[in-house]
Amino acid sequence: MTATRSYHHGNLRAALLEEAERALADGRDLSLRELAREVGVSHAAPRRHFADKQALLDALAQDGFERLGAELGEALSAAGFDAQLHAMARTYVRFATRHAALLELMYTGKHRPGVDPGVGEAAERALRPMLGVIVAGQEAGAVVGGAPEQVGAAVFAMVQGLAAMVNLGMLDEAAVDAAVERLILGLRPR
Amino acid sequence: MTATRSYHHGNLRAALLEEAERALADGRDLSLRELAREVGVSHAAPRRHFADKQALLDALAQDGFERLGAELGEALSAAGFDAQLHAMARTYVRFATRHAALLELMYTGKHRPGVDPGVGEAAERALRPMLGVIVAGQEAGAVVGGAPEQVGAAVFAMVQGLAAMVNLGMLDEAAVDAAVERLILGLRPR
DNA sequence: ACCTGAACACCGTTCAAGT
DNA sequence: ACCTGAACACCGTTCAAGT
Repeated sequence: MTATRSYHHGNLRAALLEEAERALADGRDLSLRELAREVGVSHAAPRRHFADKQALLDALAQDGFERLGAELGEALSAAGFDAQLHAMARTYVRFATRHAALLELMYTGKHRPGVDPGVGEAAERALRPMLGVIVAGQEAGAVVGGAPEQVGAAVFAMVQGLAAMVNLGMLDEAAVDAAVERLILGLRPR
Repeated sequence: MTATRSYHHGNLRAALLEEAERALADGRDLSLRELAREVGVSHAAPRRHFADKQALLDALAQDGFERLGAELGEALSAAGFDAQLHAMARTYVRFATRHAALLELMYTGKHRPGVDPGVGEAAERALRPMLGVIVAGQEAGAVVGGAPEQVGAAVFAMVQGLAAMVNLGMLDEAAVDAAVERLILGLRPR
C-alpha cells in the first residue's frame, strides 16, 4: 500500500469509502481511525467528509443499493416473465454472496430512528426493476392482477429470504431455482 | 434499579443476559462494561461467565432461537395446512417485530468463521416446527411431494423475507397474509 | 470459585491550531 | 478549505491480587 500523496487533492471521501469496502470484504471491523491510517491521513481528517461514523456507513449502504439496482436492471434483458424472475433472483443472490457484509450493512438498522433518507430512497430505486418485471408479467398474463406493490412484496420477500439463507449456508443455488419456480406457480392467474 | 445483592450468588450469568436483552430492546448499544455496571459488578467480572463479548452475544442468540422455536411450535395447534402456515408466518413476523434487534443479532455474522456451533443447532431446532407443517401438508395432499427440506426452504425464505420487510417498514401485516396465500397456491400439487 | 483494580491498547468525537 | 495534534470519555481484554 504505497500512500499516493495526490490522493488528497479533493478525493479523501472516495478514498475512505474504497478502503471501507475493502475492510468490509476482508471481514475486518470498520474503524474510522484505521481507515484514516490506511489512507494516510490523520484520524480527525474524515470529519471533513463524514459528520460521524454512521454517515460513512450510510454512504456505503447507499452506494451498495445503487450498484445492486444496476445489476438488477441488467437482469431485465431476459425474455419472458419466468426467465426474468429467475435471472433477477440469481442476480440478487449473487450480489448477496459476493458482498455479504455490505448487504448486511445495507439492511441493518434501517428501522433505527433518524436514518439518512438517502439510503431508503436508494433502496427503493434499486428494487424498482423488480416491480417492472411484475408489471410486464401482469400485462403478459403470467401474473395475477392487483397492485404490483402487493405482488412485488411476495417476490422481494422470497428473493431476499433466499439470499439470506444462502449466505447462512442453509441453502445451495439449485434450491434457489426450485423455490423461485414454486413462487412463479403461485403468482399465475387462476 | 435497586441492586439486589443476592443476585450474585451464582446467577451473574443470567443477570447479564437479562440486562443485555433489556439494552437490546431499548436500542442501546451492548457494552460489557455497561452491563457489568448496570448489574452492580466490576467490569472484569463477566469474564468468569463469558470468555469474551462474542460469547455473550452467542448465548443471547441461542436463547432467542429457543424462544422462537417454542412460539413456532404453538402455531402447530391450528387445524389444516393453510391455517398452520398462516399461523406460523404470523408468529414469526410477530417475533421479528417484537424482538427486532434480537432477531438481527440471531442472524448476524452466522457466516463468520468460528461461530459457536450451539447457535446453529438452536437455529435448526427452532425451525423444525416449520418442517413438520410441510410434512403434514404433504401427507394431507395440500403440498407437492419432494424433499421436505427443499419445500421448507421456499417457505422459510418467504417468511423470513416478509419479517425483514415488515421490520424495514416496507410492508404491513395484511400484505403478509396475501403473500403467504400466494405461496400456498404455489406449493399445491398439480 | 468468584470477583476486584489497575493497566494496556484501542475506539469515536471534539476543538484549538496550523497551512 | 482542509488537515493536524492533543484531549476526553469511553471500549474489550488481561492479569495479579484479594476473599
